Amino acid sequence: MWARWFRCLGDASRVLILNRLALARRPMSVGEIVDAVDVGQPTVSHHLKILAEVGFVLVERRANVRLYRVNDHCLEMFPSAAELVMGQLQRYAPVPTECRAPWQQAAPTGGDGSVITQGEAIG
Amino acid sequence: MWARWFRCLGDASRVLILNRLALARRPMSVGEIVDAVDVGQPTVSHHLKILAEVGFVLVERRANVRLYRVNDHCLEMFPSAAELVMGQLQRYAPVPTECRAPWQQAAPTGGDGSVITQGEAIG
DNA sequence: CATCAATATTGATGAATGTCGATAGGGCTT
DNA sequence: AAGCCCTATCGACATTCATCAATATTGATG
Repeated sequence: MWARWFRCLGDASRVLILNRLALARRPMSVGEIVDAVDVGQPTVSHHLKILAEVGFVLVERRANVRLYRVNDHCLEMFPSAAELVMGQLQRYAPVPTECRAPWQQAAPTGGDGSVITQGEAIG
Repeated sequence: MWARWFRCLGDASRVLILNRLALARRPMSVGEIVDAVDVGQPTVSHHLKILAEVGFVLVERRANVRLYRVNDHCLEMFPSAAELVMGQLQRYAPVPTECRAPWQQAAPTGGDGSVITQGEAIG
């Protein structure tokens, strides 16, 4: 789960897309993104799907066009994610609701709250 | 470069190793880590190598044993990394020296300091 | 209804990667 | 020196994944 979250940023094209999206500070259509990242349109769609599944971007369907934008609240998750992985933070610390993935909403499983189980680490 | 940094955390075994290492709060030998993560010793060595190359862990050779420990300063990099990717931070903001990867020491390449070029994103 | 534009999906392909067994290298101990 | 531990490296294998070309889908417009 954590690994999946990080692996989502482990691809150059996705980092690029995210950066372009953040710099634009406005929703962008797929076509605009395609023009900005030097890979084909199917590939961009593929990456956007992955980014959306993990929650890094949000989609809005408007007519023929699909507008993607960065989920700003995800920025706030990075310190928590880091400290959680590093075992220096209570688990399930409050984070913005929009940013909570399914596996973050589960109840604590016991322990001191910082041990990551094998199942939790796997994407 | 950024993608490589994140991809390093994009594997469940590596997240697990990092977590175990952080929880121990002391250097661990490879053997101890192997006992803690349910994959073979060669695989653990492989992952430790990757973690060390990116700078997440530090190594110390003591006699027969190799002691690995978390590079604590890397914790402080996460917020910067996130904001850089998201384009909301000046590039090359001061970070602890130990945590600087080669690509962080380069001089700014121009622009407003938040545009990630294709070359920079690639691992 | 036919057509066009924008986006998603499918299928295929080549590259990267995680894993293991086997082996090699280095440093103790007897 | 011989043997034993600990760790790294090598070779192989299966899997995942990024990418593209081609096609399907969806919505607007004539």
